[in-house]
Amino acid sequence: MPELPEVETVCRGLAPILEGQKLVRVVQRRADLRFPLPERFAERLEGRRVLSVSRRAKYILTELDDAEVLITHLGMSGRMFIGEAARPPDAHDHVILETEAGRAVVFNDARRFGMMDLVPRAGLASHKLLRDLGPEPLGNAFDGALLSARLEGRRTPIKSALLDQRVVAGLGNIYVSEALHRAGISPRRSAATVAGRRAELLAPAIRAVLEEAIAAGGSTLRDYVQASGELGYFQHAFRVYDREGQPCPGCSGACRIRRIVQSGRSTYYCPTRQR
DNA sequence: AACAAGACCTGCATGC
DNA sequence: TGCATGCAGGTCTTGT
Repeated sequence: MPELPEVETVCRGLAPILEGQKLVRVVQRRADLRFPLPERFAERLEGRRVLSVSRRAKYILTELDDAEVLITHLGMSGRMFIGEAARPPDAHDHVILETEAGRAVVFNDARRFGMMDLVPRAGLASHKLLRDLGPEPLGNAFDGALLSARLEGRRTPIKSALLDQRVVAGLGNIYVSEALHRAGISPRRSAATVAGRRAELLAPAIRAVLEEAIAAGGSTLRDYVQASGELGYFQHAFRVYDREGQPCPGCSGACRIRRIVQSGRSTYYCPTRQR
């Protein structure tokens, strides 16, 4: 489920709980998520102090005091909860980190498309999961020219291109539809034809959509924590996503949001506004 | 090399 | 009610 804004909000919720804290106990309740967890995973984490929690694309990077980094991806259904260490475990609670302050961070993932790895800090950027990632859409360097260069020569629809994490890192199925709607670009248009002038519209649209979503999380959730203890998810109003047949908020007329399938995934758009 | 399709896994809504 | 079907906000792997 989570895309960049949700992962960012999870990170902001995790940071005050974990940063500076020693992990006094780590419980691993499954041998594998999407991939097998590393050997002696829990033992290697126990006794480590967390230096920082940050994000790259949709990955959560938890830097530890022994020059290692815990890489976490939430997949489609991964969720983080904070609570008391004694929280009764749910069937899909897979990893529990307990801090010296008595807080527990619970990684829960019903579908187990999520992943965790524990790797040396040196060479992190060349890790298999991270090395091919494209630019951060909220980074300073991300603009129309950079996006244009990434789209150059691609024949696939712009919708599919934006889902490719090598083009831009962090977008997912919801925010791609939202950004294309905001930019007035048809999701069916070949990516190559967006390179150039249209990329100058699309890059700021991507940035705005993501920033607004993060801001919504910040204003909705106190300390980025829900009453349930879950981190980082929040109600957010989408303009087109999952709104098939409803009026387009960008048009005054009778046009309706349409749903199509591209590369096996739903796309929502306004055929009038998006060309 | 680029692209589409298949695979992974569980839960939920829908319809018969 | 039970059961089948299709769908879900991701991404790695496989095949064309």
